[in-house]
Amino acid sequence: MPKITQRSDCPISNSLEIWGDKWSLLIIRDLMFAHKNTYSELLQSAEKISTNILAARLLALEENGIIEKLAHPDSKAKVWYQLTPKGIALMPLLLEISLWAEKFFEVPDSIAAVNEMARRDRAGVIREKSAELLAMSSVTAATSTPKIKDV
Amino acid sequence: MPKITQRSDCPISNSLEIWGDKWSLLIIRDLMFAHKNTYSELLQSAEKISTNILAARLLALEENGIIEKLAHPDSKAKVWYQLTPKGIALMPLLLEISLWAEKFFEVPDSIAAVNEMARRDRAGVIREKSAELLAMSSVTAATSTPKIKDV
DNA sequence: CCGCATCCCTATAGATACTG
DNA sequence: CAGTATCTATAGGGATGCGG
Repeated sequence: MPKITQRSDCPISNSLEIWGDKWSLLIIRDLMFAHKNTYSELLQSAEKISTNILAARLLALEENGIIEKLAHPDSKAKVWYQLTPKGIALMPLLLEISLWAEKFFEVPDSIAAVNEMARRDRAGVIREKSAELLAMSSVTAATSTPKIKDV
Repeated sequence: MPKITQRSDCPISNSLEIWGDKWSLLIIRDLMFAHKNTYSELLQSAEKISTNILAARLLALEENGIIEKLAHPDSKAKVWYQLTPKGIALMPLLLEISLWAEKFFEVPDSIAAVNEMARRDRAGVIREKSAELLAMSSVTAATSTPKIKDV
């Protein structure tokens, strides 16, 4: 049940309602490529997101089915965030952003290497990395974390 | 000369600094696919952008080299906005958004048709449509519209 | 410690009315 | 037509609190 308010029936508009801000895709990036899965790890990205914003975005992404909250497999005190299939499906989009940016900005060598792989075998990169994320997902089981429903 | 303040050297972050909000990509969409090229046309999209936001976004997009302001070929009173090659290069991204959205939202038939074309011959669709936009660009000549530089 | 919630304050987004 | 001016609402930064 998406929490977005539809401005129109345009798919681009509806997508932007979910992740069209300066932070959501960075959180998704960290969950997707940086092997970050806890709140404190997500707090420590280079862009220095503040804690209230991170909390707000995680909630919104969860309500829109992009991520899910699970019990951390190792620590009872921690929470495990991971992408849902809907979130993993954003991978082509993130790769496309990275490819676009590389044409007009300087990018770190590590990222340029991934871009080069994507240019060579785009479908393959997406398939493998998606499978990897899906495999990780199956290790943990969903908690009964209460979700805020529409009032 | 990009007006963005770099939060990091991540290409995704830097991209979001330019068009990571709820409106910029919709303006780009209208310039790219809806054959809109004037301020008043851009004002009339289904999502009902307000005039100050449109003005602010157009300025930011211009400062970041995504669009350019030209003299309208037909009317002295009008302004002609169009995508630069840098802006046209965002087309794969917009298509990818549309394809993602179609998996999870209902989309209008007209858009589903374009998506189907993109799935069948992605590179071809991008090549043809980009060429069309570039061809349109060459008809007009740049005005001497003063651009705001860094103070 | 971990994962937030809350408060305070500032900056930016956004709606509406108006103008050269 | 193509924007400003004005005002209000929300986003966001930073510090701190607080239950588990």
